[in-house]
Amino acid sequence: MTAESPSGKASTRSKRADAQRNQRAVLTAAAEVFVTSGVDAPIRQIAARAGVGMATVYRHFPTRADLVTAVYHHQIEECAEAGPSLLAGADSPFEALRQWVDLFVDFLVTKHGLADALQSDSDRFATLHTYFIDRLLPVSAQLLDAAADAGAIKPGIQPYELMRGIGNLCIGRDSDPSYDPRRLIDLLLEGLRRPQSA
Amino acid sequence: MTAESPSGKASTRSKRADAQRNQRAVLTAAAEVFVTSGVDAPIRQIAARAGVGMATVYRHFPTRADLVTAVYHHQIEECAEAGPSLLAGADSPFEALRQWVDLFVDFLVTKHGLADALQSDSDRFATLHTYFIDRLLPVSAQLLDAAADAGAIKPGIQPYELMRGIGNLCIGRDSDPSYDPRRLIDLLLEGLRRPQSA
DNA sequence: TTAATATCCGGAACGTTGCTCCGTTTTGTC
DNA sequence: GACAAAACGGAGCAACGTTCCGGATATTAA
Repeated sequence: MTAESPSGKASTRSKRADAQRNQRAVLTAAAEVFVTSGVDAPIRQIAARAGVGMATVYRHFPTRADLVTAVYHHQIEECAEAGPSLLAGADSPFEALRQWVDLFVDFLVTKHGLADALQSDSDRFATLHTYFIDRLLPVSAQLLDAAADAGAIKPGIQPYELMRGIGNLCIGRDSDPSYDPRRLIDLLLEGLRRPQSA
Repeated sequence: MTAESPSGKASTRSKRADAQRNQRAVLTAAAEVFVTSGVDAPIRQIAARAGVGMATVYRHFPTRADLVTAVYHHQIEECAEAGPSLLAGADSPFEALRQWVDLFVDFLVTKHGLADALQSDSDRFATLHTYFIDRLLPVSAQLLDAAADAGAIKPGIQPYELMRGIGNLCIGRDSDPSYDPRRLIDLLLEGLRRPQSA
């Protein structure tokens, strides 16, 4: 993303200055509101905090998923990029898989309602779901393949299933502090493991 | 004002006849609507189908969870009662656990949005969650204990975790036909299993 | 049967939220 | 400064949850 200065119409037709300013204000406000009210917070609230009208929010981010995606874009990328480097650095492919899953869970669990939104049956978050899949599924596939090649896990598990399962298990952690998704996810990974004997 | 039963009708003395009639109509309508629109269907829709006003629905079932609970009461009971009998009839405690989990998943998966509602972070369904826990958690605890006593599973897994995990994994199956929670739940159970060697 | 009253009913009404529409304002350019 | 395009803001509409209250109904007493 090249940040071109308003002076001089550079490569691409840049947006108007006020539009850019507002877009950033909305993004900042959304990030703040998401922390306190979750990704389901009313658009009105975000608009108010950003000091803009609701239409401005919708203009820059047509769907809620677009807004959420924009807010967390960076962290999703980080998670995606962590896959290959973990694979290169870990003691075993399975260990890399485990570590990556841990990263992914960390990400989901620290964003209020994000896991919930990801699997929401409403299609309000469809594009968010799609983005997650597009970006992270190949990473998980690579990790799974590596582990399978090393004979560490049973074959047959689909990357989508793994992502889905992890996402699902992270749902609702916000409202129930006694629930720790990690324990179950560990069990899931354990179930994935190929018995050393066989 | 006396709650004592005077003379006359024996069984149902408390409510007026029309109230009973309406309550049943609401229950029937809700059951029908849930099938097509899920447990999140608008109260208005249920009221309309029952041919009553909205206040009547709220009068008989103050919260949505009460309505859902009433509709599925029977099936929840069946699921609860299946636990001990499966334990008595199965080849092993672990097999009983597996079969019971299968029953539970069947139940969740065939009710649109029920799994979603169960773990919903909103407290609109809090009492439903409570009812499930009250009724089914002891059953799963019994099954887990039996399996643990037989040395078939690792110790340390909490019944609540199992219920929660299964419920979570069933979320969103409605909107994604390519997602089969059973495969992941099988993995979970597999991960629970104690290695035969150790 | 009729009258009295506790009970119950229905839908209007209010608050919240998602999303759109359109008159107005701002910005960039000449 | 003038002009057109771009962007803005909030009123407005629809859907939903939930409550309120005047009116209808069932039950009991006389």
